[in-house]
Amino acid sequence: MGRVSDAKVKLMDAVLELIWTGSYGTTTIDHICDKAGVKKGSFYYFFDSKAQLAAEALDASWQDRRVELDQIFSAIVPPLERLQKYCEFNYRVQGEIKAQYGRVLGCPQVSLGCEVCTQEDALQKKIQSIMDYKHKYIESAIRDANAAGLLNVSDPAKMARMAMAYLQGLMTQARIQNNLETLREMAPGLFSLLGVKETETTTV
Amino acid sequence: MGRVSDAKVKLMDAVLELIWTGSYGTTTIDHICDKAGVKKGSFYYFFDSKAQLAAEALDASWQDRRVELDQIFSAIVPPLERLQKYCEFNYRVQGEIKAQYGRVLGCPQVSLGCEVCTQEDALQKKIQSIMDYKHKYIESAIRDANAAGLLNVSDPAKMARMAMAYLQGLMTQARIQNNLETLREMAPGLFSLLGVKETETTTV
DNA sequence: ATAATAGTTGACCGTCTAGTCCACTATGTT
DNA sequence: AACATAGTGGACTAGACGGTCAACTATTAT
Repeated sequence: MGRVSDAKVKLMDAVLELIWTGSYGTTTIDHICDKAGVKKGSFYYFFDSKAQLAAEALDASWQDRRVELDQIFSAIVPPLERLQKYCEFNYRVQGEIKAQYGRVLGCPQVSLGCEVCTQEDALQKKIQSIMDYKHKYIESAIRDANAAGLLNVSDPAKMARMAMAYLQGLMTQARIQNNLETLREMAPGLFSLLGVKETETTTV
Repeated sequence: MGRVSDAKVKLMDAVLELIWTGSYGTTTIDHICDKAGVKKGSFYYFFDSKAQLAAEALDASWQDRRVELDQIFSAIVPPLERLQKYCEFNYRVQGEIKAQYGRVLGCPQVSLGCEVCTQEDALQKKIQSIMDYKHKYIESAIRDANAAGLLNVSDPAKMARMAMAYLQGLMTQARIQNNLETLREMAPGLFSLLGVKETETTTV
């Protein structure tokens, strides 16, 4: 009973967009409310703070993304092809983002995590947990590639961390330089890091 | 004539520390002035805005760092050793930072660049120019390693960009996770990316 | 010594911000 | 129809914020 509302989802959409296109620090509750078309009274009805809203919004957005990543990293896809497809996916997403906002915006977890990690502990933990999930996809692909004799990586978990560092670094470079072309080097660099000799997989 | 002052350098020191340990967005002019022990009137006597102060501070700090990097990347040092030493240098600096602030703080250019790139154009350009200089050190080392037959990299400029993405990605991971150990994988990952077969250079 | 000047100080202003409060409204349930 | 209740609106506060200003002070060249 009582009335129903879509204010919660509108607030979550708004905060993600504002943080991603700008930054966490410059995104105020007033801005979020304006963008969402929701009054501040309603904001505080649903959330305690900007940090809590951001954490919930990040989580919801991650639940959506998981579906796509489960497809890309499907166990029935050859392991190196998963990584190749993942790079293509990132390139495609950033391309759409650039078409929409006129800018490459990179990885929201990295940008936000880097900004708030010394200040917002709960938010930071949420980001860390999402990154841990991403790590699992990559580690599993590396393990499977090892088993298939496509790779010879001694410590897949460590290598997955190195691979993520590279991928995230490229995404951040692309954001800072606002240059989509940077991401073209994603797959080649990743395979070079993994120690794959020659890559004849399809390019983006 | 007139009196002399160290307020300018105190402000520049303060803003760098506040941005690095926190973020650009949450660093206010009042905070900067408090930390520097300088009144706001003096702030506006020397600078027009937080962005201008940050840009000048970044530049000054870069001029200091150049001296160290010129040593590390000296042309008389074997090229792969330069890269090895550069990784060790980064590890050492972050270790000192962690001892001082209780946190790994990563690369200031990346954190700040990532945060302000959509909002502060002048600052963003300054950051970009510093990153371009860093790129030159690495590209030159790769070129020299090629010439010495230690590497066989077809496009040193592109490879330098990939290497920087990896290094910056690791530094950002280390900041977000507040984990110094992450940086242990810096040199091995870098050499793997470059395609060096076996690394028997000294470890950190 | 003193005048010119580089730098300092604190009071001040308007605006933005996080957060509160409560009367009000729409909706599902009975 | 009407009641309980989920959600809304908007006015309000206190403090933080960026920015200004004019009076003041220390230094140094002459």
